Amino acid sequence: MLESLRKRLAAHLREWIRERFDLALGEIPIEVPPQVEYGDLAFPVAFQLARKLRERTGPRPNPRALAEAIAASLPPTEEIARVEVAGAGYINVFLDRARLLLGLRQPEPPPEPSGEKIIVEHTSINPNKAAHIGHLRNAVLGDALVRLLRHSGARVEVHNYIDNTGVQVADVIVGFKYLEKKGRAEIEAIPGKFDHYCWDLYARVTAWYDEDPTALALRRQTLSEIEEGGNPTAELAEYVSMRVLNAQLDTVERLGIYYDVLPRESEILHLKFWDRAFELLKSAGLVTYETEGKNRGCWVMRLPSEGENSAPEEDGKVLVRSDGTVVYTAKDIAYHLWKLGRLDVDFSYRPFRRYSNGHTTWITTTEPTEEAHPEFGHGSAYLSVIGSEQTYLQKFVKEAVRALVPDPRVERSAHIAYEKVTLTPRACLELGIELSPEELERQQISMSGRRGLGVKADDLIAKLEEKALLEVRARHPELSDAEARHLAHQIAVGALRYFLLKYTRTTAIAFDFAEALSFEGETGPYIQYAVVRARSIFRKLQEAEIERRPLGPEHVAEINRLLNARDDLWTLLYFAARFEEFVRQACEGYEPAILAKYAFQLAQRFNNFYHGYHILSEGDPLKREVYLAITEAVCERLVRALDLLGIEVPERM
RNA sequence: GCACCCGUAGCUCAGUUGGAUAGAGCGUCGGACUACGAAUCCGAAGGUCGCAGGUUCAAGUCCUGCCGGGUGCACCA
Repeated sequence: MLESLRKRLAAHLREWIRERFDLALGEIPIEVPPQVEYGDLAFPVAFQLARKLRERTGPRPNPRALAEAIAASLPPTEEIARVEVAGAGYINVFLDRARLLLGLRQPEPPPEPSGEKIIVEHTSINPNKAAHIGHLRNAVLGDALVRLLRHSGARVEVHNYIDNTGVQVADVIVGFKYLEKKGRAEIEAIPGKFDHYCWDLYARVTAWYDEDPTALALRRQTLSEIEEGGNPTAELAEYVSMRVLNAQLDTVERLGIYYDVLPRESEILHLKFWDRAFELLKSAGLVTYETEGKNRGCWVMRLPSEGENSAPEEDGKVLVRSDGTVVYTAKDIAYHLWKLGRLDVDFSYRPFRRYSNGHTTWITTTEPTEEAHPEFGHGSAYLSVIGSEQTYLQKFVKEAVRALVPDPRVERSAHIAYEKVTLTPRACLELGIELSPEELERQQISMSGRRGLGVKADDLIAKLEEKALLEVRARHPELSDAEARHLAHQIAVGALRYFLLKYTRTTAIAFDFAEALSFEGETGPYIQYAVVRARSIFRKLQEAEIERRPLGPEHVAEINRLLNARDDLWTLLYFAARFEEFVRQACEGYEPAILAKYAFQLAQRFNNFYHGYHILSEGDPLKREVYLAITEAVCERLVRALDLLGIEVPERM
């Protein structure tokens, strides 16, 4: 309801200024004043207007006088108590506190379906090793975006791109075949977490290459066997990569993350996606065949020069190597063209995993299958959650797509870049990883799958669950083992997801065990706990059979007497009411951290209220009802915010 | 060398398209459990917003230069 009020006020001001001054302002900025004394909404529009008028007519009008005139133009409505002009020309709007409280109890209207289908690609871990916390940041970020977009009314299709033909997979195969000399049957018999096994093997293979560079020949040979297909090596690679993929999906399932479809690079290759994209690029004149220079024999794409003075010597990006094979960026261009339905080829699909919640994840295949599948692709836009180190390459991909898909869908598509999770030297020591003297000097150390250097996602989740279980058992010894574990799991996921989402995307997370394992302070469990306590008030209320006195419009004057005297109650209520505003900001900026911070602050303010007011023992029925209404409004928004972050609220904590 | 990201309290980070007195968490010190759950709350100490200019009624926020850190600039992905 606040969002619609803001829209109405902004529209009114724009219209009024347009009529009065014949001036078209773009966005009307709306602020929330820093102090409750300044009101609830502030319009600094008079400053902006004064400036525009000076530009046009010369003398600068007094912003204060303009503000007075603008303020007087606002039509009176039930929701607004009064309007004041303050300072040099702020227009401050004071809301009717009781009306807002009553209005908050109405459920928000569901967003209108936009009819758009947004394709979100995230996770995309090479299927040759276990996921580490850096991969988890990607998955958790992507999943939160999916939830936010769905909340705002979009249809979302979730992709997890599987690079099953790259060198990383080849490296593990080299490890099995030549380092361990294992046959297919032995590999299949490896027990336990297969992705963890491959994690170690991958690191050993990398170390082997360093020791004996001649072993690199095995990698080349293995890679070409995999790309060729139809031989035992390719079959082994298929087995290994799919088994690792399943293990990775087990890991993210622990966090409640699912995908609609798993497009595989092998199908991009075998189903001629690239051939088709290549034709389009060639006929659009975007790629050129180099006949001399260092890229001789390659097909190269150059970014369209942005100005006439850009360097003519740009190297461009090789898309097709001189041996005719295709680089990753080229395959990505083909994939993205397919996402927008621009390639007139399609994958075949088969179900890959069916989950107990009824969800089915499909995977691409070369052979058509009988089973009917949903329509994939043909998106209205795509979002790719990919590390910011790939920004340069993603620019090439977007430019290529932009040149071949001449419609606004490309402009709404984006590379969602995020910084990596790095390890502090202390975290490395705790992991038992040996560092070189110069690494010890550094503030942060990058995780590296090649070196086997990193915190495995499963291990961190296990540690969190273990710690949460101890806390739950200490507080609720009466619970069964299954119940206690369920609660511990929800708390662990809350801690982990919040930890990964509280940082903005541009911040490199310096991973620290103590911080990641904390359940106190700015953490997921802190917010969960606030909800659990709020809910227990309502449980106690029912048990005590206290008679309720429903609030209605007839109480407006009374409620206002209370709320106008108590700014602390009002600021809590008002902050809860601003939920949709923060959701919108998080959605528009693809920045779940905005919502995470909001949820924490709301929980913090609620805890403050909780300590200052004893609700159940309040003797005045009207006051008690107001306290309960505030608690309900806060609780409901906390639950929804957590849900958008992928965090559940435990029954007890 | 060029491009992108970052530099805010001892540490880790927020700071909404430029707005009114720069905020949290952790850590430190001191307090609050015979009332709705202490995974909580209250209080204190802690800041030349990397440096220097510029634009503006208004700059942590925008522009330029410099310093410091990260990432990328492959016929890897």
